[in-house]
Amino acid sequence: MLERPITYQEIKEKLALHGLKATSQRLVIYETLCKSPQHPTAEMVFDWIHTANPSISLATVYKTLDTFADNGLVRRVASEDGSLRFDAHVDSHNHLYCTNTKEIIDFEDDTLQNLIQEFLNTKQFENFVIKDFQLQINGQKIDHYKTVKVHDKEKK
Amino acid sequence: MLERPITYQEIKEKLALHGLKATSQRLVIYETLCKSPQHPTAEMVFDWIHTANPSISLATVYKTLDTFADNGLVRRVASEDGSLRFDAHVDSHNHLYCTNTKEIIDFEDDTLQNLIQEFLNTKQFENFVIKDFQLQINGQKIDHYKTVKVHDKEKK
DNA sequence: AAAGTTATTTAGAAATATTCTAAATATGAT
DNA sequence: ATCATATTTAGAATATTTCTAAATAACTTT
Ligand SMILES: [Mn+2]
Ligand SMILES: [Mn+2]
Ligand SMILES: [Zn+2]
Ligand SMILES: [Zn+2]
Repeated sequence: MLERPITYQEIKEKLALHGLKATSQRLVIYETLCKSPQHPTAEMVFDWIHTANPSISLATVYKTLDTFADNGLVRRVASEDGSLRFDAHVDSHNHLYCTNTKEIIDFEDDTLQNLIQEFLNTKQFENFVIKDFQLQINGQKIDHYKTVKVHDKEKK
Repeated sequence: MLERPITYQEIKEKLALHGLKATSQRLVIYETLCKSPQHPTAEMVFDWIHTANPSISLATVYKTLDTFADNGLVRRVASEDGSLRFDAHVDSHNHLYCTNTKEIIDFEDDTLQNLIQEFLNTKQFENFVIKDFQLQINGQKIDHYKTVKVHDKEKK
């Protein structure tokens, strides 16, 4: 996650980089996704921005997120409940999925990334060109905790 | 994948094990899913069985697959195109996802499974109980090949 | 700075996908 | 054979996603 909120100027540059016009809708949608740790659906993004931006239509949110994903500006995240969700966090990372709350929780771990990447490097995929990968760890959040923390196990 | 086709008798036993009644619909749906390497959606299952079983309704297919999944008889497979798909293959394995054809291709590799499992064992998840995990490898199938083969890279 | 070119957005309709309802039926137990 | 109950059904109701064609706004060119 970004510590400092992203500026419109930065978003404009990102869009220009991909040859996308910097419309006000795109700025708002991208900014919203950056601020959200929720891995929201298109509908959720629409709901969040709607009060402050009543003129942005739902179809635009769908199309915009799709365009972003196709251009690598955001990432599609598949969810086991069958909903398509989005993530502004595009560098390779993994997710915990809570089957109770349907939350998707970021799980960043370079060691894990490298472990898998190195394994894949040893394999020859004959008819398949790998672009990226993501590990989905399914389970259940213990619901009276707000956050999920992970740390190394102490050695015995 | 099972070499020998599963029998109705075996499916009945599986259902009994979970306290589910062995209705003809369930037998047909489960058998169909076992035979399909496609990781189909509910709709696809419905289409496949419909000619031979015109009386099985779409709602039943949806509900049945859901019931199966909730009972661990089948597994839900998330797909990056946002569709919810099912897999009769419940033991832990991974998937290649072709962003072109939207195919989900099984990728079984015990070494990889163990690698990830052992990594997770070294981690302490404070507020999260892990049930299982799956790696989704995204990429593109080279389309004039029918199948995807994976083998170890020869050492240089 | 104005005009031109084109991508994007919009509202609403249309198309799809999923769930619900209440009556009918089938299953497994007694 | 009967009972109690889970399951299925058709169709309606919802929910989700995409499409359409007109209006608008962004960027380029002058
Ligand atoms: Mn869907
Ligand atoms: Mn849907
Ligand atoms: Zn994420
Ligand atoms: Zn599979």
